[in-house]
Amino acid sequence: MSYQRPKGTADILPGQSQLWQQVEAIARRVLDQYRYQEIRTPLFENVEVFSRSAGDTSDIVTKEMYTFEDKGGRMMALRPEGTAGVVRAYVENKLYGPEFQKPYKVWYAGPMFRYERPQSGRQREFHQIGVEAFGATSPVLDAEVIALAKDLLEAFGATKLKFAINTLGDPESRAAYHQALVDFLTPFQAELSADSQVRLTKNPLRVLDSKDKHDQEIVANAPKILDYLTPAAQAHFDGVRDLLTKLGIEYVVDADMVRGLDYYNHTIFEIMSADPVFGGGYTTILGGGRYNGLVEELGGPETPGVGFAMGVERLMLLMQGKQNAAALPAYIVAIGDAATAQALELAQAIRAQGFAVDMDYLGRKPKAQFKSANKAGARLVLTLGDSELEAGTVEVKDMATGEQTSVAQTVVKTQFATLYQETVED
RNA sequence: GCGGAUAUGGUGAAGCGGUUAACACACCGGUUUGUGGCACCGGCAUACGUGGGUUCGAUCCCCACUAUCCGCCCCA
Repeated sequence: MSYQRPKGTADILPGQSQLWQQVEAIARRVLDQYRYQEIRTPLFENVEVFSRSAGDTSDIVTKEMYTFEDKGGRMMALRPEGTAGVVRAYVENKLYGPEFQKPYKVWYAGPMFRYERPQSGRQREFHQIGVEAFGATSPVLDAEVIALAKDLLEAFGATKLKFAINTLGDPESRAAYHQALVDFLTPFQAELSADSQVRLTKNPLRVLDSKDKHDQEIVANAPKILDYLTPAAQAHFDGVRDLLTKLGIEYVVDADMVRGLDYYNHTIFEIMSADPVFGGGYTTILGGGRYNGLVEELGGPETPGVGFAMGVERLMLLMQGKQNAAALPAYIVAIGDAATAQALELAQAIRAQGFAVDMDYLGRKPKAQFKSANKAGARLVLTLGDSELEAGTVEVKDMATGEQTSVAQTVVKTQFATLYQETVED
């Protein structure tokens, strides 16, 4: 019997995993500059954590969550996104307490699960790197979060980026707009696509995001949220826009942009890339926004928040081909059983001095071993045969120059660093 | 959930009713004694996704299933 991985999952093999490590290293470096600290939360939570936060009518909750009942009869769900769990942890651990500096800034990275049809840059188990900042309402934080997103993506080498922002306003703005939108769309109800008809009653804002052509024509004349903002909401949005301009971040305001999670309000944003790897159009690689009511929704005190998440798989597509194999300091060629045994001893001694070294374990001929050394990118090849065993030496060959010298084994065992340095420098 | 395409060895890829199922790459070995390249020679046998048909005969035709890839929806 043979098995295959579940649909929409991937094995990250050596080579690929190198790239992942690079991504994580870069992310850590940039996040540290912004004083974000890592938080790790469970891969599964009580299903309510997600349904309460993302919204009962959101597609993610209604048709994409991996839910299951545990042996204790509790309904659980694999996390479809990162924010809900972080907010839950924030509340549960009372991170809103006075002893914690505000804003409380954290980041996370890890797998998320959504039951969807896999395609390019989309999987059922996928990875996100995200940030959340709690406890500050200032538009300065919105702008900083967007600047952080930009820094991150540029550090990853992402090209052809496009920043789109919008505002959903505060609850008051939203309620007024909600009503205006329903009033506008209701006469067109019969003309709307089936999906949009459902959205009209459950979540009218989502109609704006419809990809149906006729829907788009109707929506084009719909009232805009920007016309229904309260003075406070308007001021916040203007503040964010001013700051982005000051920071030299080019963006467009997309008044029809809506997010898939219901918890957002005020600023929302998306960053897309038109890199050729995405085959033509713009693909969203990062999305986020402000969620001022979410902490309360999950049982905490009134606390504002902002954050974003980026899709690591999509990022990976961008980074393909930018990897270079690390050179191997040394490879030991051993001729004969006795020499092979001695080679392991040498290898261990070299490793103990902090260097990577490889050797042959198949008893192959010297020629084949050299071939492997060459393929592995070995800088030095140490050859060990009967005569060297007897003399207590080893032949050291610089693979770059082809020069070979005889060196005492004790030198290799105790001063490999010096040996390596000298040979490589010549 | 809907639509399209594809499934041949480690990889890429021919064949399209009867073949020893090409070829290339990779890998392994050899070309006389312990040295990376090239060349030449040789070896690479759980390879036609699974299950049903049609046929004297199916890798090749039909059906179903499964999987993969791409698109839609949605999203990161």
